[in-house]
Amino acid sequence: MLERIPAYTDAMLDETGTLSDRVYRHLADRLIAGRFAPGDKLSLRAVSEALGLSIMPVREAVSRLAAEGALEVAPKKAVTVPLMRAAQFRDITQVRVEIEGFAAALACKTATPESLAEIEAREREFRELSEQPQADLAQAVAANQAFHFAVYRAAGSAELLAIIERLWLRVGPIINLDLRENPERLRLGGAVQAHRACLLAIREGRAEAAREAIASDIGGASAFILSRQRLLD
Amino acid sequence: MLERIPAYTDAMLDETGTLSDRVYRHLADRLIAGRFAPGDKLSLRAVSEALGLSIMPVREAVSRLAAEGALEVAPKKAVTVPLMRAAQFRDITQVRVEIEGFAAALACKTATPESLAEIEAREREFRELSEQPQADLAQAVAANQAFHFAVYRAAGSAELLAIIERLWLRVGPIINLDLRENPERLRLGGAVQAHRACLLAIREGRAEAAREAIASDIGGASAFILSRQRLLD
DNA sequence: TGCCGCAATCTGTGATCACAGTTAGCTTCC
DNA sequence: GGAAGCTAACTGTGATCACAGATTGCGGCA
Repeated sequence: MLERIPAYTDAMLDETGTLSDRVYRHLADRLIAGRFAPGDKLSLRAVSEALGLSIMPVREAVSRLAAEGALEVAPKKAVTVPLMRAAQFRDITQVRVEIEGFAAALACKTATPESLAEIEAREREFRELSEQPQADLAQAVAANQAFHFAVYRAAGSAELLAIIERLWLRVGPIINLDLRENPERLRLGGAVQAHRACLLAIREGRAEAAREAIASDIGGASAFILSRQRLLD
Repeated sequence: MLERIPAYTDAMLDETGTLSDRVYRHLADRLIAGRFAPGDKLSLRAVSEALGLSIMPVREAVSRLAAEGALEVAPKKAVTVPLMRAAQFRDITQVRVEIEGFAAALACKTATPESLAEIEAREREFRELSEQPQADLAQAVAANQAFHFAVYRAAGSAELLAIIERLWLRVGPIINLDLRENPERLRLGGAVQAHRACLLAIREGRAEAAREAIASDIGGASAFILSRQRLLD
């Protein structure tokens, strides 16, 4: 089961696609899973050495991630995981509420028995992980991601999915850093409740309720982060 | 005045940023402005020669555009401007309606006198161009883009703007190809009316009306393209 | 005359090298 | 002992070369 959760796979191991593609997926997965903290530096040469490659594929991968705002690269300076100002975080949150809420609403109309079963399985996994007193944080983050993307995939829009993936690439490091510093947020159960509400809404085809459930999930986490986390400003 | 319209500037000429950045903007501008048709091939070496550079900056720029779906690059095959299936075009249209509609609604609440004046100026330019019997198509497309982005900029969300730019990168070639083949669409005035309705809505702060105006603009053009254009399938 | 096949050319991918600007640590001087 | 300045290591950027697979067009054969 664990193998299916992105945080526990390494894109470098599957031998499909070019080296650049694999490095891109490798870094993207680690960013979404929060394995990098905002402000972290990484060097093309260091990464390429760690991966046993020349710097070319790393260069291309980093350049793509930079184009999507997932990394920042200033000429002749080290590549960094972006720091985010509070205003920027509020902006991206508002956009996520709109877009991910729309995807959830769409999923109500397009969900198939298969995708619904997938959503239910992910909901259960996340709930069970959250209820454990000593939850593995990395695992919980991955399970949360798995639930959300099960919903978004059910919407059946490749365009929407790609946009949402890019958004998660940017907020991944922040959400994860916050959860690491405030693990009690998991036990408060806000996310579990929102997921449950979302699941029920999709099961019953109530689009507006699904949108609100996702909005409250995202909004709740963001409000918490804005209150606790020292973002820039 | 014309210098302000992106289609008539060349990102290669401004000397800010790295060569890769400039090539990226150069190609992105040309894609949005529809200077490439779907299915067009381009070669790294040809582009780099035309620009008087080595292929490295072109490579990075193309790689970023490919990551955003604006170009397609299969290993050892020529880079191509993506062909789009009708289903894919419908998908991207639905997403544009939602996201660009949201941006317009947001603009109603965040517009300043300055941004409103900018929107009004762009609306007038596009209207006057459309009313000419022999409208320059490329100019009209650029003016349409200028109006839309004046609205989206007024929404004050950098995140939203970046997402919308990526969407236009993908639909640019298709919309432009269609207009070239069916120039009469411009004279039918659907776009002019929708723009006017959007402008009035923003001026009066009617968010829902602004959203509907943008939705009808996008939806109208897409319906026309789907009926006339031979997309794949 | 038409079709098959080979070869020259063109494709992106990856590695390596050179370079200039940045950073950080050490030395030296006060 | 502390701070300033210099140097050495490290940064991404760009160019060039080598390679293998795809494409294309020409020539020969039927």
